[in-house]
Amino acid sequence: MRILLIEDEKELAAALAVALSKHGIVIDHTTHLADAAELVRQSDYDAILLDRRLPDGEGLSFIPLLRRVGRDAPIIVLTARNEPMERVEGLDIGADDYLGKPFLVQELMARLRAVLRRPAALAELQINVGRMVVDPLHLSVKVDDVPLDLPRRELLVLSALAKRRDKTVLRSTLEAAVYNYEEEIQSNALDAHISRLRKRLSDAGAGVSIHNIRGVGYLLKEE
Amino acid sequence: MRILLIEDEKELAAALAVALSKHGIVIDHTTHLADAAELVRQSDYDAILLDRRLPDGEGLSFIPLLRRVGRDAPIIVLTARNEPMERVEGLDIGADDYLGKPFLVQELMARLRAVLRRPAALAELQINVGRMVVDPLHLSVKVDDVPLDLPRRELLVLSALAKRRDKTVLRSTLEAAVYNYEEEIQSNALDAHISRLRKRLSDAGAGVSIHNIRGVGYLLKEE
DNA sequence: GTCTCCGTAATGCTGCTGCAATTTTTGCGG
DNA sequence: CCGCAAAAATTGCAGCAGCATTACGGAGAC
Repeated sequence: MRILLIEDEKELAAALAVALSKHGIVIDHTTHLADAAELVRQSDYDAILLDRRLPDGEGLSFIPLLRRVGRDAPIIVLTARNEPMERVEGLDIGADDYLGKPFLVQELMARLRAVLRRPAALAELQINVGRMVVDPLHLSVKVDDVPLDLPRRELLVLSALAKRRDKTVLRSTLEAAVYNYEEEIQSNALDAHISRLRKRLSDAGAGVSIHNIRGVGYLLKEE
Repeated sequence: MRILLIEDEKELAAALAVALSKHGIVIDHTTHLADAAELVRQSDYDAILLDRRLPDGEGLSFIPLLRRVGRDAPIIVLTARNEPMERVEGLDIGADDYLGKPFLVQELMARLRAVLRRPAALAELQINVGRMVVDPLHLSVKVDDVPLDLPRRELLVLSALAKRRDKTVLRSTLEAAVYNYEEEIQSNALDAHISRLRKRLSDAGAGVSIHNIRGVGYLLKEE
């Protein structure tokens, strides 16, 4: 669990960091909106705790900014500005919850849990071929719902093929999917991977086959 | 938009009905939990407003009941019982928000909107794998219903794995789940955690195993 | 103090992976 | 239909990257 805390009161921040870390939460802390924007670009947080009064502006202004970048982590506003109408303002600008200072850490935790129970709907890209399901994002392959673990390079080849199922994938495309610039290859390493991959897939009864298009590349399809 | 209001104060209920209807919300109102259970069976509400003190019992008890039937409509508790620890209790039993009486209708509306913005599906509160139950939000693990206490970092690793059971979890994802920027790690700390975790799980007879996908990451599955 | 957690590093080992040699397949021209 | 050359498939092998395990010591909790 990874949380971004945007809060300029150092003591409160430190106390929260300690308290939340006991609950197994990893906190990144910053005091300025500008830094927060940068941090958010770099990693994907499970939740964001946001103060309103910050050295470089009103915390709430961060919310639309965040959403516009496509981040949907839940946001809890922590602030001394706790009049009912201020709460309405915060919630309507897009906060998921609003908690007035001072507060019990226990209540913050409970509100965090409440907000985290509802997962960000992330587009799950899964490719079904034959009896096989390939998930290139999670780098996982299942056959008949049982996980199949493949060596890294074979996994890369397979997922490159699966992304373009029933279409020819150029040999050069496959090489690019498996090797980066530094590691040039000399021999028929790719062919070898294909060969071993075929064997593993057929052993597992994946219900797919890898065809070769002579001089061009390969193609994955159901058998 | 259709909402179920479970509230025994007639005047408040009537006022709410009027207020919300101006926002185009349809309210079904009942004063008893028993009736509420019946109503929920019949229609699918977008949200539920729940009082705690009700003629036939504690309102909170309705929440697990509802979830068990597979309804995931967001629930906002409206109540005069507004001590911090009472709020914690309500949220942790599964409410999505908790609003003390008296309140402004505007704030209720704002909280409703906040809650309705969130994706509909509820995350699994608890993950069952093998003989083990993992609760990533509370960070607790049980084997055959007896609590198993694990060191914090091992717990974090385990819950990151459990959230994606049967899927590969990237090494980098695991690292991010356990460490923040300040605490970079140099060595094979993660490997060591995995190793110790394996031992503890097997000692406890958890009925799961952690597989390694060479060059990619790890994967938790039943054995 | 005593205990557990946790990062580090040393050790041993597994099996991935690149290579090359050999065999098989494919497409083409005679 | 056959023969040939180029492309692809297969497989053994050796090197080594990545992983598992464990011991040790520091740090912090109680």
